[in-house]
Amino acid sequence: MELTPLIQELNQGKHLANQLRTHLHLSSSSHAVHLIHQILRSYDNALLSLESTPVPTNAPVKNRDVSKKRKVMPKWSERVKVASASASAVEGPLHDGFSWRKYGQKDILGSKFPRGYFRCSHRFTLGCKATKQVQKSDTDPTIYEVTYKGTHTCNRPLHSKTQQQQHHQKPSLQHPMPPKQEQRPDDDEPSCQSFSPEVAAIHVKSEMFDDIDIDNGFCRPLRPPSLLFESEVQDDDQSPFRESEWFGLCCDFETGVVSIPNSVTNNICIEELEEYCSFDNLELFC
DNA sequence: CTTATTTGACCGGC
DNA sequence: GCCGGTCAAATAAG
Repeated sequence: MELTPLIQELNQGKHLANQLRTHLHLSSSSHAVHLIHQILRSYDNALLSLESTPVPTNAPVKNRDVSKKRKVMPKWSERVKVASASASAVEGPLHDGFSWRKYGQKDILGSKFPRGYFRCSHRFTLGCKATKQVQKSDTDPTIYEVTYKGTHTCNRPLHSKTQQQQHHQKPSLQHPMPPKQEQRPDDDEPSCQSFSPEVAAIHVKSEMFDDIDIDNGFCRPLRPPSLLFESEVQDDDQSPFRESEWFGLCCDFETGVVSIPNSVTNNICIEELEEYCSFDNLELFC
């Protein structure tokens, strides 16, 4: 499509801005860092707008879409590292704010660990078609690879009041948080939600956005934080970090890996992450 | 009793 | 025919 060079150009500009921010951060100019952040947000917003732009009807159609095959849902994956050894195969990586129900598990050829299949709990009540797959990494059992498919149309993230009533669910993949964190004394909408200290790193990788269903009323998938988003992220974690530390976060803008040192995870607010890692797109469109 | 999970069966794509 | 994904009955948990 014609927009691809434009998207690449924007990505390049964003990448350069990231580099500039790193330099500015080293000079401890908070105002400059803030300005860079605004620039990056503009890049993100522009990219989001482009990616949600409907393809013109006269655009060439991919061969595989000509048939009546079922629509391919937007899909992306995360790799979530769970530092705690207590995390077993049935426990999940990261509480992602939505309520999931497990509907299957399969042994995958060539993989040591089975893959769990989850769908949104509101599949039948609200017709939410979001699903996710969770599988332990073969190479590092502390890393869970989470693949999301489809968008949440239920508009009910777990931290809303309605979802918090589901605390009776037994701990499973959708409740990887330690019980102490689940039982917040404040049942109202939390203004500051802490990360689980078990989560040491989150790796978000886009896998496919070329079949976004524009017609279903949700032209944008529930996507990972845009700052962490790279369209062509290498799957290996061998590349060295290029670090930029904000509030203790180590953001590798090349690979999309955000490391959260355990010493600070208890003090990081979601809102701070939203502010500084463009998390705000996460639930805005679902 | 209600709801969630488990797990073998089934289905469709390749 | 193989394999990944989903279904649905059985089972477990609250």
